[in-house]
Amino acid sequence: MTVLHPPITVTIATPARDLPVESGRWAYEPKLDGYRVVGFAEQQLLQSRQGNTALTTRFPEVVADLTAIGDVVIDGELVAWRHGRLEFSSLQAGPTRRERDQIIAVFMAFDLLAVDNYDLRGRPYLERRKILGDLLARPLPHVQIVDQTLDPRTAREWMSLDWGATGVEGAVAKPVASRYAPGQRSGWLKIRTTRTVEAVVLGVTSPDALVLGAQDPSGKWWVTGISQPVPQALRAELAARLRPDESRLDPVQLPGTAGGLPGSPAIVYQPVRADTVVEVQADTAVEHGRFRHRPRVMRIRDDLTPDHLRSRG
DNA sequence: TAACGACCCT
DNA sequence: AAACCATCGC
DNA sequence: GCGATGGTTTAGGGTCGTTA
Repeated sequence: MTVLHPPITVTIATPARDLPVESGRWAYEPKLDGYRVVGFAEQQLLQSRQGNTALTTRFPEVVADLTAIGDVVIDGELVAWRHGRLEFSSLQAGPTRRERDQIIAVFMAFDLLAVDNYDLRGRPYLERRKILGDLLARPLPHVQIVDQTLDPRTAREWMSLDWGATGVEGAVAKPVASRYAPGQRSGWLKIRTTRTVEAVVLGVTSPDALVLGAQDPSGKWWVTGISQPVPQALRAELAARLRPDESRLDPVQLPGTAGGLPGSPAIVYQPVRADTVVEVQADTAVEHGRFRHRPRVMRIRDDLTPDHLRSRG
């Protein structure tokens, strides 16, 4: 029986802008787009970041492979393969739809927290990782090990848009000698791959975020996402530029609710004239033509109009 | 069978 | 998941 | 005065069991 039982508090990586490169101090892993999961082999449980074990019954094939490894507690990212890439939304499919749509769930392991009676969380990262590599030397269909490197040049490659298109969101840097600690205390850093994109402002939500949109070649509009709250320094400039849309003076409702929770308020925004282009910084998580994470508004592009964007594609 | 709320993930 | 805010420890 | 920490708010996407 292991010394660890759910729920345990997982390590959280702190967001950072650039890869740290002090020689010899850091190891790097690709940041995969999925669910954070801790797998308890002996107890046959999958624990989520919030501490729930409800995922266990949704991924029986992962639990079965995990059990085959032995009495281990493994931290990692649960991902879904479809059409040759990782697809976050496919993780929400149940076993039946996974079968029908040829979705393969894989638990990508990146840390070893316990083996048998030994709690390894106090051991240095590289030592835990070495034992994990030995245990997973033979890949299983539904449990595999995440790539790792000590070379920052390899980590930089993971931060390309090409990798982003396959479901790699960037890189995670981990101090080689650090112990596994709850929350942000382990010193892990996550560096997301980002790019700047232009978007048309279609509206404003009640706090301070922008509804972003684009046009297809035929001129039809769609909502590409909602931004982070607009930075203070930009608010006055934006307010002076945006004009109400006279044909739609009433608030418009978007599909869904805040937090996706039933009973939560609907997402409502005030439409504006679609004549303002902003530059936003977005990460690689794009699905169904929408930004899955809210982009950051960087500046107004006075030099561009929606027509420029449409003709440029 | 459809609608609804409870609960799950980021 | 990020931003924001209150609070705590130094 | 400042950083770490923890809770709340704002944004999405789903499955599943019960009930009407």
